[in-house]
Amino acid sequence: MSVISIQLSSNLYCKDPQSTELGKKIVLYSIKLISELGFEAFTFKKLSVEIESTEASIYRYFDNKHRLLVYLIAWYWAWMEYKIGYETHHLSNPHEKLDRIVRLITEKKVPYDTFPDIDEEALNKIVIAESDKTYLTKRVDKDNQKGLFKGYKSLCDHIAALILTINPNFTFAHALASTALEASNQQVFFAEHLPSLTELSQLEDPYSANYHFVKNMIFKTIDA
Amino acid sequence: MSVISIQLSSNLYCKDPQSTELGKKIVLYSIKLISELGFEAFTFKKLSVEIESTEASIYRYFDNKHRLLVYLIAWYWAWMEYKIGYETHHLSNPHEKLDRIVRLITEKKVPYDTFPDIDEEALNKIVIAESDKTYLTKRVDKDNQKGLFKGYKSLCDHIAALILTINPNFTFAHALASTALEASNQQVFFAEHLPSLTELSQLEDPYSANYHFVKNMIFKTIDA
DNA sequence: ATTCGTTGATAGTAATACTATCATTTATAG
DNA sequence: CTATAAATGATAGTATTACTATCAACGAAT
Repeated sequence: MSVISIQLSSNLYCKDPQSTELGKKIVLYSIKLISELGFEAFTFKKLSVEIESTEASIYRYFDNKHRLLVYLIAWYWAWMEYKIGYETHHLSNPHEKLDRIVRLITEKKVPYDTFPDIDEEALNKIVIAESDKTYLTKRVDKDNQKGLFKGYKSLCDHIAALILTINPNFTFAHALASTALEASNQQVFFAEHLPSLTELSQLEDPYSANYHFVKNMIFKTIDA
Repeated sequence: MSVISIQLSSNLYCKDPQSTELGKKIVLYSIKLISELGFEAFTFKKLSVEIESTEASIYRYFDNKHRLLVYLIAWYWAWMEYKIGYETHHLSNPHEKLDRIVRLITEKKVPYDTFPDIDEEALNKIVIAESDKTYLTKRVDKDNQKGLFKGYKSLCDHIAALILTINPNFTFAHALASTALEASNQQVFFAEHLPSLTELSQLEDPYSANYHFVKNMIFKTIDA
């Protein structure tokens, strides 16, 4: 039983999957299936077989599989914001804060006891391989208006604000923040599948290398 | 009639679309349709109606729509390599070369007379919104083995080599190159659809702002 | 005049992405 | 403990997608 839970905007679902057993099962097994099959090959039919339910029941929670993906990604970023708050609130130095955030974002995600319903490692795999697909669609403007990307944008804001504390004259705080967030995930994907696009795979610990790469890029760029 | 043409690996198609009229029409109108409808809503059926041909005929050129997308993106990067070679070969200073490359990659693409069959502006829109989907699939390793991403990797290599000429001690030349390439396109997408993730949309000329952002990020990061 | 390569026409299939309806089970409140 | 509502299951059906297969027609080269 988890003491805390990640509360998400009701626009992210039809019926709150955290409110019922079936809902939790949908989330749990969709993470498993999407990380195994990839988003394209994932279907509500396959999920319904896996959880021994029906397509119709799943549609009561999510309009379609794209919405389910958006929900999972939103959950991930809300979780990251929570972790970041928890692990940086005691730090007063913005430089240190930013450093810690970069570490949290780039570090390898291991199963976490706080949320027994969520396999954080599999979810991180989904974020790495599928999260760009949440906004790379023709619906992006509508989805954005509904606030479906609020979590990601707020994290980006958070980082941009820190950047501006460190160097108030830096013009591209948000651009750099979003670039760093995207790169953190992209580089892990490249290291595994397109290794000639990155040095990460050649280095002892790719996750630590990623941390150093992103940290170095941010701090050098803002001239801190 | 174009004097030059972009030659692409035969693994990118079943039958070379540049070898016939129908093939050229497929490429021409797929660029139009994908940029209008987005890749998900694009189908060979719709394309066959548009070009007054049949699905079966299109399948003779490309195994499926994913392969067609990979072909278009490969064409784009081959075209960029060509432009970069053309516009930098006379420069001897690596610093200047890299600067020019960043400008070429970030500048607004306008219809170009060299390739009457290609709407470079629409193709650039596709690159911005869809190119990540070429590799964010479960087939990525197979596709990579077939050399389908060679063009992108070679451009990344090219940039990384320049970075290392400028600073031979920089550890993450390829990582920075791929990050810069990805960011160049991503920031344009954000500026249009998720403007709170970037400053580009607030500035006079977003393309020029993008150029300054990426250039600044690269040169500061490598400590030049 | 024949043959080859290209395209068109047509048909068909399994899977996908839903929507709708109604029965059944489960929870909850009076 | 029963009535009622909410949640789920069972079933069916549809339009579209992503193909595959076959054969005819047409034009260009030999």
